[in-house]
Amino acid sequence: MSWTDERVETLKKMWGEGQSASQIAKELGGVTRNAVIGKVHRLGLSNRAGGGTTTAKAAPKEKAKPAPKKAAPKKAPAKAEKADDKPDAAPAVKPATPARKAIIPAGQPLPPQPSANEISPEALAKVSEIEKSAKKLGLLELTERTCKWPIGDPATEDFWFCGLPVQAGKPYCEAHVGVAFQPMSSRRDRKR
DNA sequence: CCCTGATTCGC
DNA sequence: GCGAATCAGG
Repeated sequence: MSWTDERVETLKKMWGEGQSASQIAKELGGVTRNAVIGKVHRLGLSNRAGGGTTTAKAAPKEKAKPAPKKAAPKKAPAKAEKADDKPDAAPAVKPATPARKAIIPAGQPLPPQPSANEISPEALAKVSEIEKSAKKLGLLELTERTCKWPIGDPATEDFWFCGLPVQAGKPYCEAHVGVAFQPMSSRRDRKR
């Protein structure tokens, strides 16, 4: 498969929408997420335009490619070259006068814009949603990477654990993390 | 283990 | 230009 105009367009679109590389790859078909990421970089739209949202890591600092343990036949860089030495820093802070290029054509379907949150009803809805497809794992079935969100009444037989795959080191799946970690709320109106 | 994107480098 | 292999992290 080659990167036809259409495919590139789809890539741009999806990437712009915040889709993950793997999802894009899956959508396009015939390419791996690596290919997608590689293309993204080549296209120069590595960061999700806007203001550096999402994963803003990958600090362009010196890439420490430390001692290849094994003779590393593949990698033979040893490029100790860096004539131009700038104090680094390169603070890409507030774009005072950016307006470089405004994305978002016209009818963009609302980019995911997380902001204040107080148990979004969506989160709850999401939970109900996923609970239907929960694996209903028993306590013994739980592993490090299964959602440990309890469902049902522990005092009855109708009790099980979500069991869906968790994503990062979290104890719950994406959906449950949403409702589990509530920033702050209940504190409020404890009026008396 | 699952996933994410980032980078490198042979092709 | 391409993307697998690798890296780095949640």
